[in-house]
Amino acid sequence: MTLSEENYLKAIFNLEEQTHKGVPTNAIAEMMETKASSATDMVKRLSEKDLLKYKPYQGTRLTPKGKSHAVKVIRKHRLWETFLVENLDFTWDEVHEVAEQLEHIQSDKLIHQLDKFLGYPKTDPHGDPIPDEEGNIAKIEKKVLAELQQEDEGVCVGVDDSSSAFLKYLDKLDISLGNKIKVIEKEAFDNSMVIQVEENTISISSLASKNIYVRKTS
Amino acid sequence: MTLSEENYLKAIFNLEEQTHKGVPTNAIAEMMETKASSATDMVKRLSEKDLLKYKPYQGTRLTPKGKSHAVKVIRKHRLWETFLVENLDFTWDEVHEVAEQLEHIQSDKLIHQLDKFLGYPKTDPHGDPIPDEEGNIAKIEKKVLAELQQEDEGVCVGVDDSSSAFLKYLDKLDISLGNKIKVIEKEAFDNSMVIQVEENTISISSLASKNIYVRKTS
DNA sequence: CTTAATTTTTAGACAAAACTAAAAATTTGT
DNA sequence: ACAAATTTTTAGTTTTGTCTAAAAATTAAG
Repeated sequence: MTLSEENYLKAIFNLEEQTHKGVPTNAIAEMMETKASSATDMVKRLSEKDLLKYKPYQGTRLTPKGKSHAVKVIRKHRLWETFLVENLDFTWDEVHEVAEQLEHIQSDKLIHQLDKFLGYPKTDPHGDPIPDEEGNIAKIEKKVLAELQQEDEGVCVGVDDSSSAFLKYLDKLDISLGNKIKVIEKEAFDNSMVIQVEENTISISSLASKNIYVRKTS
Repeated sequence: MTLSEENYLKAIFNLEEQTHKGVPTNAIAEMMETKASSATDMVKRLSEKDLLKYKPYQGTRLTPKGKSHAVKVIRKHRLWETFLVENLDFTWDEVHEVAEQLEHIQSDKLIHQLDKFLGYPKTDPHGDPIPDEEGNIAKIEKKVLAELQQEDEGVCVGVDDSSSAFLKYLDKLDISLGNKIKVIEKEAFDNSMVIQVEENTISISSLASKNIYVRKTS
């Protein structure tokens, strides 16, 4: 399994997770930042290795074999991200590109021991679940921030509205993926909230809190 | 800098260290377990990138630029080996092939932080010095155990033959890095030795004692 | 339902890194 | 010194993964 093949597999896995439909060639090409012709070539190759099923013009779906391999790569990626943040003082926005490299290291013992070293973490620094050795991925019930009650805590795991305006607004409030969020106060009148994001205490509108996903941690 | 280029650079560096002469194409090919024609091709490419000087039939020598790059790879290799043994319970003989992969990860921050995490170790698990951030490699005055005289004492700092078979043999004798070793008796007849390793007194052959490095302490 | 727009595939090329087979240069033996 | 052995280089192919340009299939629009 080459590096490139693994990256395609991972991309296709993620796309299939989102739509639960056959993944169009164009979508793969876009995710891989390459051309559709290259994606076609790769899909053919992966198909010959029984890692996915593919019919021209009908999109592709991973076979169990392909899925299992993709999940292994994701497991490695998330364990490495955890190591980088927990032990090497990386911040959430720095880990990705290094983990993209580390996820391709081949050694079962390495990843088993790393998992042990980290204390068998359930989620990575972004709140995403870390698949176990058998490839099982825990479903994390992400909720919209608006649903949390006073005193509840969670980790920011994503946004619903991903418009530039909204993301810029979040940047300004210093809310980003992986941030710990605690509900200090909930205003019944207009559903606005006072929340604590890492160190800062801020107030956000109902509209905003409906567009932020969190994984509850307490 | 591709993975393959880095591996050639490292191989050439090691060969040049051994002989301090221009490295023949055949020697490179042998070390890389490839054919001479492939080595010629690569040497030409590295030469165009100013990483080495090369004149047909005269052997190659790394330029300062090439040497500096090779040393960085060696630094990464040895830091990772240290991490694997110290933190992930790898044994001497298991680290090499994983470190061969990890040494190619590109991230200055990663390696700086890893060094810090490990407490700025001076040597790797085989007793070889870890180059510092500027590329300086400490000279370690290590002797082969076979050179010690009766009553001499030393600390095990490495091995010459790092084959899995030899390392396993050492494990069985409970000889490992950092162990205190004292020469109890030297047999002139076959150059075998009776030595005391920490608590245990054992006998080892001439062949074995020639492959163990020690730092003399008395 | 036929034309237009879009998506996907094919065909042909290229670069990296390897190989085989053979030619050329160098070194060695007598 | 000159033939033989060795080392090194060329030349031509192969594989992986990419690209561009163009053809083919599918979908959408009037």
